[in-house]
Amino acid sequence: MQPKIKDVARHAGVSVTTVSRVLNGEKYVKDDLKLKVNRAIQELGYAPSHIARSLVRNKTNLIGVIVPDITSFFYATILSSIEEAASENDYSLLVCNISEDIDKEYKYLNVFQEMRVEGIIIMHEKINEEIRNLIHKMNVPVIFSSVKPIDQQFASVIVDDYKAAYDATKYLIELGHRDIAFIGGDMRDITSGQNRYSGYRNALTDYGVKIIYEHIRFGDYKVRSGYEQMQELLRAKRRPTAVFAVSDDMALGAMNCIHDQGLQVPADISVMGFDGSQLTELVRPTLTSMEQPIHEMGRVTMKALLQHISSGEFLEEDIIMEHRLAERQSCIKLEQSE
Amino acid sequence: MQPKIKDVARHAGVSVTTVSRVLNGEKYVKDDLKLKVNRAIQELGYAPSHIARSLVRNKTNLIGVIVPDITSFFYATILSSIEEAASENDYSLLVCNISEDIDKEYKYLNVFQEMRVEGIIIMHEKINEEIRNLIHKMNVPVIFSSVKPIDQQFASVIVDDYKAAYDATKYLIELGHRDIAFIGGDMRDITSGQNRYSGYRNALTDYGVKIIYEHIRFGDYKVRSGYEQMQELLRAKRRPTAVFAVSDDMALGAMNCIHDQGLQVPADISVMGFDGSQLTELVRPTLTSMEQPIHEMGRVTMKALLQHISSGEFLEEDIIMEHRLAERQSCIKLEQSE
DNA sequence: CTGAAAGCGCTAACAA
DNA sequence: TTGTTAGCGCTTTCAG
Repeated sequence: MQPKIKDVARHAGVSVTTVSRVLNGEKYVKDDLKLKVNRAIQELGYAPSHIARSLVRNKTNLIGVIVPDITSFFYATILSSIEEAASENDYSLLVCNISEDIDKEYKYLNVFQEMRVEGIIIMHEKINEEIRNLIHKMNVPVIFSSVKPIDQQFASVIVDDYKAAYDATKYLIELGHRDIAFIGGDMRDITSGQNRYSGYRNALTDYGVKIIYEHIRFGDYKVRSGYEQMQELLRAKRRPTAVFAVSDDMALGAMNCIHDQGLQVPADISVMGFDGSQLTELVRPTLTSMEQPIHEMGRVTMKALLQHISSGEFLEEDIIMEHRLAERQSCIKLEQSE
Repeated sequence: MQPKIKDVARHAGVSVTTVSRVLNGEKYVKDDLKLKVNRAIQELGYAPSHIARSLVRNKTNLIGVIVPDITSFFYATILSSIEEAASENDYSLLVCNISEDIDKEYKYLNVFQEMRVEGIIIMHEKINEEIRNLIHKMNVPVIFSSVKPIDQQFASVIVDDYKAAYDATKYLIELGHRDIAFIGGDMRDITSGQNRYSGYRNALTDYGVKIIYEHIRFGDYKVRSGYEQMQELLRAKRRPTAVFAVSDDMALGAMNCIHDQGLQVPADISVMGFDGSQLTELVRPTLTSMEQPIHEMGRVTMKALLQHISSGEFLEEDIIMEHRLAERQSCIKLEQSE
């Protein structure tokens, strides 16, 4: 169907080797031949087969990416940043979106192996034993982006979750809040769940604020769970004056819940998010958030992975990105009227 | 590096042909050999090279997808639906995210050709002459999803934009609104811009509502432009009582603008969106929207494309999906107090 | 039922 | 400078 190198060669009246040479920009091809070949390529609309090239070069220029949920601002943004960096380096992305379906992850890792991707980026935190084994057997550079599964020896590109949560909590304390509720993330599969929780607790402790267990709840990083956990928090005997949710999505859920209960953000309750996704600017009031540099993180991840691929040197250490508190409208100084 | 079929054959003490046979689930292989081969595959962690297979089978199981902006709920949702359908049919996706960068589209189409993708899905409306030509030369099944570029002969999966906009406008009229502003989309590159505008105008005309040109503005489907156009609308001599924006993103921008000006949605101004993205449920007030079945559209697109691929029959006609008005909080009946 | 060998489209020695 | 040829890892006749 598609023209092949042989067709081009015949059309130009040269050997396939010559065509291959001009294709690969080698010197040692006389200009007139080069011209003829290029004309033939044009006329035939020839595009070299990546398949055949990969086979002989043993190089696919393919990166496999596993995203937990492409419809979330957070992951979508990182993905687009990864794609950008990949494209600049002449790599293409094989994207797998595993919404809830952990089997799909396994299946796709197999596809990745068959496709001989040169590297894999995982943004998913749910890694089970089976998957861990497969990854190891695959013997392909792997890097995690924005997540760090527990008990696993691959590098991650992440922020210092402990410190970020600590700083966020500290900020609320400095705003005068003492009843600071916490909506955390999963404590099992992912280190950030634990680290953010520790950061929250230690900040309270360090500043002499009493920890109220009734004010501590855990969700799954998604909007709905933020909403649900907030409902619970509003049932507490003592209503919190501020809520720190460890994802912008959960923070939005919390804001919506507060709104739906007839209360005001931030007048009645301040809300702090985590991530710094687009959401923060899209909602009203705008959401104060402990931001991760998500636009950068994708690029950094890709860069580290390509580095690993070309050098062959394992990336042992995590790459820690800077977090930054972005003040917006959803958190205010606590009125002393209380 | 990776084990090859030859290694498996040696390990199992059979010929490569036999290994190939069990790999492809052919009968005519004795059970004991089959067992040996499978064991060898296990022990070596062998995965057949998709590259080599593609070369000989002349089939890649790859689909190229071009998305204008992966960080938008609308496109992300369709993409995830496409991915789902692809995965179910053992196809993988090569994803290109062209944020603003039209050259990237051209570049990626070339990559797609080199990769010998079996089909291409385009969700981008900005198709220039160069790109149109390339697509034709590539001689690969192409289908547009959710957009229909003007002057192009490929099929699209879309809603009836004219009727959808007509129905949305009619709904506002029936709510008692007479000053219904319109924030349209691009009128040049894409048919929906024009069709939605016509639908709006004709609904007004049919119901005897005067068209106020000061109340008609055009954006680019994104949040920011909705905000900006709303600012202009609020400067109009006569303030509209309702706004119909032809994307949820622009509707959100409009809502935010209204909010930031100290006005209330829907008390002061009703806002109607278009698309039915997740956004509609995430904002407060929740957004009434003329919904496209975006979860379905991806699947339908993929299905039609695979149909085209396997049958070889060109898909000539557009596939029209049902639109549906989803009533939420952002539009209310106009008080007669006016 | 099983295996030997040709060939998919390309690159890379090796010759000329 | 150019061309011949041997694979890359697999499937698929064609024989046995």
